[in-house]
Amino acid sequence: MDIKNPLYKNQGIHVVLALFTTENGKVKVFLIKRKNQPFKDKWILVGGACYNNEDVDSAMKREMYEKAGLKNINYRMFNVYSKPDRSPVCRMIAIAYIGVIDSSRVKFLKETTKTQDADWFLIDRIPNLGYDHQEILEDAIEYLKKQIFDTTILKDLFPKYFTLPQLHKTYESILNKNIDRRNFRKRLLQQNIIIETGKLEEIAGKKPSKLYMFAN
Amino acid sequence: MDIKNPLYKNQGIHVVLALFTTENGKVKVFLIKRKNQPFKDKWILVGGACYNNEDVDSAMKREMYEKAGLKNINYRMFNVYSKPDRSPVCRMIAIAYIGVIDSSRVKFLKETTKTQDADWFLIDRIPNLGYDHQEILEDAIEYLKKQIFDTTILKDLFPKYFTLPQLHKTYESILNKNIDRRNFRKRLLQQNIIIETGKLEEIAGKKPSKLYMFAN
DNA sequence: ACAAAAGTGTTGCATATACACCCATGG
DNA sequence: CCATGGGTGTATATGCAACACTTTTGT
Repeated sequence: MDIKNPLYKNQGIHVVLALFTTENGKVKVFLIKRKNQPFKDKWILVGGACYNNEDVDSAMKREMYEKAGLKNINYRMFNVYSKPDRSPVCRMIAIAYIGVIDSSRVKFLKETTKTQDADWFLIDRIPNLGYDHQEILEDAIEYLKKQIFDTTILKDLFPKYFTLPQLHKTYESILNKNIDRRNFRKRLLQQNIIIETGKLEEIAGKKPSKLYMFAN
Repeated sequence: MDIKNPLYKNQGIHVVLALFTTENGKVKVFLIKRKNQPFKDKWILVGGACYNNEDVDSAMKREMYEKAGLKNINYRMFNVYSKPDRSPVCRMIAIAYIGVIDSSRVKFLKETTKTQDADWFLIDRIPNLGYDHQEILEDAIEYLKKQIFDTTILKDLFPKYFTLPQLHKTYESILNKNIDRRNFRKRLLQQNIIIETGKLEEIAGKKPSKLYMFAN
């Protein structure tokens, strides 16, 4: 059935993903560069329309594949953006997601039908973003900081087995502050975020680290 | 500009509110009875379309006034529902809110252009609801239980000054379990949910209670 | 003086923080 | 044998849970 009431006709439901990784101990976010209007030649977070036959989670998955060639990304919704003028085209709300992956283990597309470029950006060197994506990105960073001690949100940032020093550096760079190594280990173990595997690192120039895995 | 792509044409953005109160120590939720199809004669949570010139918060406010005559309600978003078939009319997502008020201090409309009845229902005596509102309501109750010890979500359930025994009974009825009075007081004070006012209850058939107020 | 309801304080346990020393490996 | 980096344990402070007696007021 067609919606005719001009009060709520031509509304769009968009999904948008703040996808993070770390490289050399620095947090980066994945951005794409638009090919078309609006915001032609602007960098933005990956996103797009939710189709009528999809729920928003599925739309996010599809968009990620179409606009960046990335599959099997895990993410979680964290907010909704709905200012009437946030898109110049038509009324459009955004369901915002957050995800974290290991950039070295995925290959993304530099160009698609709708994008002319794509890349990882240091979060303190972000270009001017289109739409309200600046605000969404800031909120996502906030959210990420809150989640790392309560959830396994960083699960896909590491291989199945990883060492505690690796994880420790990552936490310090996300939170941008020093954390005591000993308390860090105890805290993550006790809250069942990570699990000891009994294995040891093989290659090492020093004492081999224990290998851990994420719970869940 | 008109959206023409059939993949994402005719999408609706709805807002929906799980509004709670307590009466005689029992938790109730506010429901309205629909006058028209779809779900004619069914009870549902208050909600409706978000217009093009509104953000979702404003839409929620307006809908609450139009469908129930209620103004100045505070609420917070807690989830999004987007299964493609959740509305039989067209593709429609719901931004879900939660709110808590004192039913004795507001007057609602029993009938409006779109509703034929409205009332407070005990949460363990809920009729079959239209749409997916059963699920939304269950999630809202979950959310409420999680929030009461961390936020002032119950602020509008009480007058400006209230006694601790009043609050205590309310918590017990929301959580559906007994809570130690002494620990309860200490916990809420320490977490800055409530503040001592120095005042005492005036009318009392026994030892007068201290009066507290919510923080924020 | 007693019944009814409100107030308060102490102890133990669990969780978080602060902090310093030992161990394994490679050169 | 030493430099590097990884592992561990203890002591203190803070937050939560369990628990019983005292105070005020009206009758």
